[in-house]
Amino acid sequence: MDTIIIDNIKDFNLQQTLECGQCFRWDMVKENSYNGVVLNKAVNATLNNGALTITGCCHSHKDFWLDYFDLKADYGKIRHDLSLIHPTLKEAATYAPGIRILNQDKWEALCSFIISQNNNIPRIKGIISRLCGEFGNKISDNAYTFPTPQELKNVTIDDLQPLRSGFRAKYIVDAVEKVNSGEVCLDRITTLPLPEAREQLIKIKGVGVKVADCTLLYGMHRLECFPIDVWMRRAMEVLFPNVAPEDFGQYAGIAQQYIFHYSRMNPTLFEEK
DNA sequence: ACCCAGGAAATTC
DNA sequence: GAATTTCATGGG
Repeated sequence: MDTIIIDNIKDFNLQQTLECGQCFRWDMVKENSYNGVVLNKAVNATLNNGALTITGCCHSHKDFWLDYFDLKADYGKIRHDLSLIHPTLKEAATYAPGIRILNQDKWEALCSFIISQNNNIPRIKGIISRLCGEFGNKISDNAYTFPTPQELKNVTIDDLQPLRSGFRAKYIVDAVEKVNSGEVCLDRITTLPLPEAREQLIKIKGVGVKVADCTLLYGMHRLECFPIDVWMRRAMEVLFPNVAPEDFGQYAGIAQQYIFHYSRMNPTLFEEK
C-alpha cells in the first residue's frame, strides 16, 4: 500500500476542513485522522505537526492530493486579506483558520448538494453512503466509489428507493439523464462565466441557485461563489447587515465557508433577543 | 404530537 | 409576480 507524505503545511486542519459541511464522505477514525473515498481510492489522511500522510493512494500522484486539499494556495495570505474586509469576517476566519476548500469531483458535488436540500448533514451522509453502496464499486471492506452518471444510466425512482432520499430521488434521476445526454456538460460548465454556469446547472430539476453555487464552489473550485442557505441568510442579516456577497471579492467562497462554520458552531448568535 | 433540516417546485394569492 | 405550501424521511 502506497503512502504519500506532504510536509510543512500551514493553515490546515482536517477536522475543520472535512467537517465544515463541504463534503460528506470522510469519517474521523481518531483525532487528526480520517478515512474517506476520493474518486476510486479508499484512503486515510492523517495530519500531525504540519505533515499530512495519505495511505491507500495507489496509482495517484502527490500533485493530485495537493490539488484535492488545495494545499498550493496560501490560505494565510487569503485569510489576512479577507480579514481586512470586515472585523466579523476576521473573527470567523480566526475561529477556524484550518479550513480549506476541497477540489471534489464535479458530479459527486452536484449529486451530494441535490441530496442536501431541506435535509440535515447526518442524513445527507447516510443517503450518499447508501447511494455508493447500492450503485458504486466496492473497493475495500467497507468502501464504495461514488457512482458515475454512466453507472447510474437509466436508473429509476424505484431503483433509488433503498436510499430513502424521499422527494429528491426524482432530482437525482433528472441529473443523471441530463448529464448522460450531454444536455448539461459539467466539464464545460467549469470554465463558463458564472451567470451562464449557473444557468446551465439550474436546467436540472431540483437544482436552484444555492445547489448550483455549491456545485461550482466545491466541485469546480469557483472560489468567487457564495452559496446562501438558511444559515448564511441569517448570518448575513445578523452579522453583516450592510454587506453584499460581492464585497468579499474573488475569495468570497472561502469567506462563506468561514462564516458558515462559525455560525453553525455558535448558534446562540442568532437566538431571538 | 410537533418541529426542523446547507431548498426547490408547485400552488395560491 | 410575490408569498406560501408541499415535498419524504429521520432525529430531537
